[in-house]
Amino acid sequence: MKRKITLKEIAQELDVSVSTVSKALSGSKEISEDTTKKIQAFAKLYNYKPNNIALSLKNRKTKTIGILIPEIVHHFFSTVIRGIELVANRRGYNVIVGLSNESFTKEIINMEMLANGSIDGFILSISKETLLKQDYHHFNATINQGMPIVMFDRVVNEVDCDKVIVDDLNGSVKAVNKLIEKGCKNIALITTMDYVSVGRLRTQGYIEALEQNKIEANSNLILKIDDRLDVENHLDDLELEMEQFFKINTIDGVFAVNELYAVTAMKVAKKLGYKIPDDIQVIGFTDGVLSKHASPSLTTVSQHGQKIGEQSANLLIDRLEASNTAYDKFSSDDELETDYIKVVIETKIIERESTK
Amino acid sequence: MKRKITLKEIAQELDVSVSTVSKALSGSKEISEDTTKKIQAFAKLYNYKPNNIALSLKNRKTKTIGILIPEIVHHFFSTVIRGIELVANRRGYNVIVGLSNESFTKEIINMEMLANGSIDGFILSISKETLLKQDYHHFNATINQGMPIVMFDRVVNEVDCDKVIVDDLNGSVKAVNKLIEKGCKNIALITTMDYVSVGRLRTQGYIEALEQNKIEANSNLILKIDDRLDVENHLDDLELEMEQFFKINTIDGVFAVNELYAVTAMKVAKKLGYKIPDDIQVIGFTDGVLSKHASPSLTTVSQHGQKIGEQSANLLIDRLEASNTAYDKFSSDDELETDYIKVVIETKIIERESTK
DNA sequence: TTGTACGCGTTATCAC
DNA sequence: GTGATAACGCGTACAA
Repeated sequence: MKRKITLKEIAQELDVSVSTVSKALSGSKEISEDTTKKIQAFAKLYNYKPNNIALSLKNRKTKTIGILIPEIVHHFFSTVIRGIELVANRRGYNVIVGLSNESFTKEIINMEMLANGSIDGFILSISKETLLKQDYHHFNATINQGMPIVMFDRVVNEVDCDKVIVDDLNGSVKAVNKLIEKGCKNIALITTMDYVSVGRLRTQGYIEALEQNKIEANSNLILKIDDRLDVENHLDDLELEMEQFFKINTIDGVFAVNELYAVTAMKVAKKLGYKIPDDIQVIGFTDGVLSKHASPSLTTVSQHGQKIGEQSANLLIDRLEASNTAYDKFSSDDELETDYIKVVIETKIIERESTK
Repeated sequence: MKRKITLKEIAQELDVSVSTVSKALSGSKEISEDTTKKIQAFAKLYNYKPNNIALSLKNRKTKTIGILIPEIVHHFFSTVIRGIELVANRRGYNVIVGLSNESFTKEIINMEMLANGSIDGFILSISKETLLKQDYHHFNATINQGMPIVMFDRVVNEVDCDKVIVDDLNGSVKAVNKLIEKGCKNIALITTMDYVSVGRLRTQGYIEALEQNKIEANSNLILKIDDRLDVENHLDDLELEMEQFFKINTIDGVFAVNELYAVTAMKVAKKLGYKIPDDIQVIGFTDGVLSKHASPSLTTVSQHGQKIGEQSANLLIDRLEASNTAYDKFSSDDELETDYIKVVIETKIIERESTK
């Protein structure tokens, strides 16, 4: 096994100095054509590649982006990663992934692990527990250390950084309007507890849409589901809760804040004898695999996860590369009055079989 | 903004030498209690954390694992990542993710990017294009450089390394036996082209199960789907192909090598007026989200992606840490006659509504 | 045209 | 008990 070869070894072998080798390989014309050729040939033969770690140490940048998300087995998040990876790779960056598993502590541990030199900046979405605690000191601490952060989807005003979000409010308004347009009179909302910001915004959108159409919101038609515990293990509870909900209310339209709730609602409704979309029409937020293959397939508000990822990565890398050059110009700290950008990704309604 | 503080800065500030600081922080009792306390207090105050990159350079190990998979927006793969991340984190490793997007070239580029010092070892699953080309030189080259690889799921005999696979063959046999047991006489197989090894093995399992039961395999009942192109865009084609298939054959059982094929088959069958599971029973390989929420929900052969990830990570880290110590004992290359391990993860049939 | 010296941040070794 | 030095691998300003 031939271990990776280093500049020094090439230098010894060819009886020149390390810097000569370095220069020759970078094509510097300080070096004579002869030696350059000789060195390049040798390097190619032994498949020389500069050591990334040494470069990182020298340049004080790793060309690596840290992603920190609550969960990876989740269509939306994996789509975002795909988007990040796509542009990161195109722009010469690697991607390192940490999972908070919705835990405050794991989020902090992961951030500290990565912030100690392993990465140049973060792209992250806040864990539920952190949102509940409303403790954001670790984000601010990281930013204060000079490490840029881009937040997506689950963002928070208390942290000053670039953000990429979907127009949750607007998307919900559009969805509910669509249901009204299609003739629904009694539209139910199935949502999460308010501490998840996107849940709150989508709920707000529901209410605004009703107001716009002079329909009085009926609190009985709003089902708030507590998903603080692992949803997977509570599927039956979920169905039971929805079954109750459908039984005691008159409903001809459902807007659910995520795919799972929407699909489960359809399942329960069908079980109770309703026809979809004839008796009840359903729209869900999030466009995942379930929606596409459910029967009937589900009309959704598409979130464009990949686009979110791409935007986030571009934002982060732009800032990383801007700060390089800016740093040379002013070495003062004055240029800290940075204006942070908030990008809003438009949602789109994808009509399928669950609406008329 | 207070940038990260270094040993040197602490040393200057406290008017001691760098090495004193280093020792004090690592609790060496070479240093007097007084200075130790003083230094530790100062370090804590300024939140000193050693720079990972510098440590990596010095120790010649990064404590980082590279994952290279064909696709991340895929329930199975993201489950595997979750498993890897879980044990990696527990054992003090980070995880860096590369996506080949099923492309041979991107696989190579990604490997080269990561192999230059960024990681200590790979966990990967081979891209379809690579399997087609049967060109595995980049894997062997990496291994020869002394970087260990663990392959999972899509593995290949031509590369000598640790492997973690599911018992595709056995799992398929079990699935088809289950269908036979439940009374199916004409069992169809919906599979991929043979170049994907798991497709081939699952096909083989189908045939073996039939043989075990003295049923003659009928090649008309085998539908091989060419998914070389992006499946997403060919959903309609897929359905059309299956519709044809169902029309010209008598079928009362279906075994599909993946979730999508299984769910699509159910959809087509229902459309053609068949009742599931009364007229046709269906089992799919892979336990993903679709199966659980399809209606009727799908009986599957569960792959335990997370367990695969955990096993892979343990295998890799074991080898990484073994080679450390071994390297001190024999610095000779003789210990290269390593025996590689092949772990087989047992599958389990999860019965749901698509079988009687 | 080529080589020397230095620094990135750390730790281990050896000298004082 | 403390400090100086070397080394990990690289690039570059400067000296020869």
